[in-house]
Amino acid sequence: MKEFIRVMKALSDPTRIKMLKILENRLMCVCELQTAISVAQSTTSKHLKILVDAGLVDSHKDGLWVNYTLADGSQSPYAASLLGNLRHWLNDETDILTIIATIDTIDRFEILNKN
Amino acid sequence: MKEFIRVMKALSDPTRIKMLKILENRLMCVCELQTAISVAQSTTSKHLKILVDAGLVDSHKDGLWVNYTLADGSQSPYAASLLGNLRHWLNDETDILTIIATIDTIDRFEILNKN
DNA sequence: CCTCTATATCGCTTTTTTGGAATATAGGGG
DNA sequence: CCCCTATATTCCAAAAAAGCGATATAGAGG
Repeated sequence: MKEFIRVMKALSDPTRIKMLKILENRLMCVCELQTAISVAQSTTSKHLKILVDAGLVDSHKDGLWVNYTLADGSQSPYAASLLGNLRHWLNDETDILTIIATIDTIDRFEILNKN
Repeated sequence: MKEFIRVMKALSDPTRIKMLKILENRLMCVCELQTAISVAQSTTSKHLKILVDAGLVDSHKDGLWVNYTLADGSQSPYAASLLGNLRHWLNDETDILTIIATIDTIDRFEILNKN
């Protein structure tokens, strides 16, 4: 039950759903996701932790960066099933479309230069 | 997005999940559900409202009683899909099994006599 | 070793959610 | 009409979640 509730709670927040919809398109590091969804770095990091704990997202260190990807679903059947559904869901939402339209222009090295 | 979030939020609470798993077995009025899951009447009523608003549950008045059933899913594709999944999920949870084992003995007219 | 940078964690505040007692509402039966 | 009962709603208090700034950590590079 706890595992199920953890997945549902993770999916109950619009910011986290946006993150997942972005990661359907490509791998991102924290600073890229932060830019894409316009929230503070600490907030981005915390949301990602919730997604990882639910088995919805995987993280891989690459030097200083941490790359986040959609999970393969092996950690949780609930996560696996919902990730599958989510691919077909919310693709026409204005919110999501707007964000997805910008992700090709987001690059960690450019973000680096701006700070 | 709002509709999706509403469904996920509705599914993020153990008490509401128990209610849904009970309703997979049979129709119940508020006082029967209240007895089955052991919470206050106002709490039961409030949870049911959340489930109805998410399109997961339907209510039908019958005199003084209000009967609740699983929704047919026509109000929300998200609800429809999740209700389908839920039928296969959590059936081995001790929590749920214990409650399901008691529901045959719960009857609105008996509850009536006890109060 | 020292510094610089990307990310994680902490501390705090605001908002949301949950639960129950008390009250309001709606409908049945005398 | 009046009372009685099942459910809904309101009003609080307690707990959980979400946001951000500040700080800690880990690792790259001189």
